[in-house]
Amino acid sequence: MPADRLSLIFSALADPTRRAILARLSEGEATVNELAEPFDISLPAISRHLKVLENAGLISRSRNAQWRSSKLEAGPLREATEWMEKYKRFWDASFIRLDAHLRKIQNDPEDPGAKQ
Amino acid sequence: MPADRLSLIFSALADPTRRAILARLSEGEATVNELAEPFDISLPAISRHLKVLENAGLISRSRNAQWRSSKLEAGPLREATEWMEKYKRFWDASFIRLDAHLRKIQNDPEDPGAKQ
DNA sequence: TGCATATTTAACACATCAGTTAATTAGCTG
DNA sequence: CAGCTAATTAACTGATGTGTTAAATATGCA
Repeated sequence: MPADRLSLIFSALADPTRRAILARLSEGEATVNELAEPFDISLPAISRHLKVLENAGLISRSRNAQWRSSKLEAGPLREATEWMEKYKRFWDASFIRLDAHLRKIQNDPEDPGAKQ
Repeated sequence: MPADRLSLIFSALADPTRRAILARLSEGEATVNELAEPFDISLPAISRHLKVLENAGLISRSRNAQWRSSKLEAGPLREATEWMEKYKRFWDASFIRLDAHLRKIQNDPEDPGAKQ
């Protein structure tokens, strides 16, 4: 049971339809029907995707007459990015080269540059 | 069915146990038993979490005698971060202020600052 | 070979997810 | 109010996810 925020965020992002909805919302607010238009799935399905996004805090919703407008809220994306950035040093090539260099100059036996 | 890379990555990250495993691996390679130690779940469960992480490309594995060592591979995290960064302008407050300012000085009718 | 250790696979249970269609709620308008 | 449009909820289905225990596999060693 993913009660924690990050799990909610990541699992909301794990669905391609939901990511497409977010992409659409990055161009501006939209109603449920507008959001549903590009997809080949039913309106209730879209409605539930929106609920998932809302529960994750990725969108907020407002009512205007019978239309419910969705708006992108990027705070959770920032949260998720911050979590990932703890790992940035593992994909930063310059870090890796620096690391290899430091190991080399101190003759570290685990020097990954010493691969056979 | 999340066949696309990003879906695999995000759903791998959606589980707190798997995120904890990645955190552990950021301190160095580890065997299945070592990875399982902090958790209150069975070894087969851990084994399957590792398979999910491996399928997402988040770890690689090597065999050394009867031990299978897991190693963090951060490439997918970079991919995911890059996807999220398309939304960076939505969470960057200074961008929002700049955007409002630009709209205002050019009397854009859609000026969000003109909300009632 | 035969046992011990490390890990995976099999078989199962149960919960959640993503979709459907049908019915319902909400708000506008003639 | 009746009817229209927008959207959600209900009830159901099938697939997937996460856990279990028991059995199988892989490797090293006496």
